[in-house]
Amino acid sequence: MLKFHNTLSGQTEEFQPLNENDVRLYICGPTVWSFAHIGNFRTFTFGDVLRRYLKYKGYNLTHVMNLTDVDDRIINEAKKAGKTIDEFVQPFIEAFWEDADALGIQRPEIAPRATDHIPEMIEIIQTLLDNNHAYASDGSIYYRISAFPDYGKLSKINFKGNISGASGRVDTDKYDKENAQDFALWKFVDETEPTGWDAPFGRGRPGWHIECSAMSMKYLGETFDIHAGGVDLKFPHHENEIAQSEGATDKLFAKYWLHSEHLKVEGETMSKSLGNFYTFRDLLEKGYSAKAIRYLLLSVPYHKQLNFTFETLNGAENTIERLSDFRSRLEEANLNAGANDELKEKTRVYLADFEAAMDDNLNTSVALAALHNLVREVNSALANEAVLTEDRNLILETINKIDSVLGVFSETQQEMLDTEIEQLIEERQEARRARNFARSDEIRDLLSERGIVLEDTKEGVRWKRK
RNA sequence: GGCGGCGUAGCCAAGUGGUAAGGCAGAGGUCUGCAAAACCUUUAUUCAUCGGUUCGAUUCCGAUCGCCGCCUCCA
Repeated sequence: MLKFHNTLSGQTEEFQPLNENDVRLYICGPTVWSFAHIGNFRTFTFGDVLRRYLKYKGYNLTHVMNLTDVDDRIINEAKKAGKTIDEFVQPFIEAFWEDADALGIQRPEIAPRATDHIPEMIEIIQTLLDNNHAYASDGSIYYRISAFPDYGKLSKINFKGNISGASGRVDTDKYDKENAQDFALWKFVDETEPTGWDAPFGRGRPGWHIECSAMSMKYLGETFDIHAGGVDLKFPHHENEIAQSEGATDKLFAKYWLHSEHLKVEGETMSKSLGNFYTFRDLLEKGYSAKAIRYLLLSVPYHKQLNFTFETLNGAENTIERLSDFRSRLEEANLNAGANDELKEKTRVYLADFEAAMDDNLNTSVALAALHNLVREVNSALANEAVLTEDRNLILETINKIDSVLGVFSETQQEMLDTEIEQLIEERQEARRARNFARSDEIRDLLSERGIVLEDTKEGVRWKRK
């Protein structure tokens, strides 16, 4: 039974889709103004595992992830660069998908861009104006929080008595708003500014929150199953989405809200000023693999803070190598025909462990432990020649099932070696048979220089790339 | 000022009212001509500290110390 911790209720609840076997999922995507960092990718990797596990469970999934391609930062940066929004944003969109692909993050069914949905936003804003949930002030349109009594139901923020003590964080003087918490739906834009759209209520550009209301409801309907994103979006972004959407439709917006926690780097908040800020691309440049980064991001359940350290990342490199070595060794092994019932049964148990862990609010730590337990069990059996042909099929099938969710195995090495290298390996074997160890060691070193590691096993030589 | 989370072996960490998953590193072993690689075994009488509840607490309650986050743009 799949359970999620639902921020909306504050409880861990059994997951029950609104509509039988269909699941509609919305995840807040990136703001494409620069390269995404590893913290962003913790959230997107969580979203990917959520997506993959829902599919694993057999649900018919529609997953929408937006791209925010208009906000203050983008407008300013584009202006500075002398580019249109489109020109400025395009390379970062491409980079984002490239990074996501490398991390094994599956593409959502629909990935809409905010600037393609301005009419939908205008429509919602007009509805909110018509039903008194919004008002115009100084050309801009604001949401009237006092018209939405449920405001705060997601973040559970008590607005009485906390802001005033927040030491000047909110400047209560400069507003043209009825209430300090009212937020902009539409920001007035002068004719001289290039980035603006005409609306019945004046030329302007959308506020940050309205885009997600518009795109989620357009593709998923007024009420959908799951809305996910990073914790920092809980307030105000998600709270405001609820206010806008439910204010406009008078229907429940999303049934389940899932929030992923942030990561820390070496125990500290990741920030540019601390010098511990890394984009995904920074880590690739340092020589780390995307698989290891994915593994590390999955090693802690999404709802807990993860401490990202380079010691652990190095460890993750070793771990994923062990996993992939394991699979290719199992694929290649010469096995006796038959089945080992005990091993079969254990394999089933480990798969059940995996599913139970994932059912439990996507506990990827425990899910990975189940995988490792299976690997160790099979390795031992392999050493004792206790794995038989029929077991292999079941085990590989199980591994592939698990990996369809976790995505931590590397592709099986299919490449063929140069004939020159093959000949060298063969020559070394002959030298060893002739006990000419000087020559065989020479060849070993030569291959090592070329990045080939040899493994002398009982069954013969295996090789792999360093 | 208001609110939430965390503190478990060298590192990353899971977890539960009944005596500590998993990974990495370390140690030992198997294999090997020697290595390497690979594999196996092993590593916390103890879960920040101090009290309390309980037959029993790492797990519940209270206090203390430390860390992180939200209340503002932010994955």
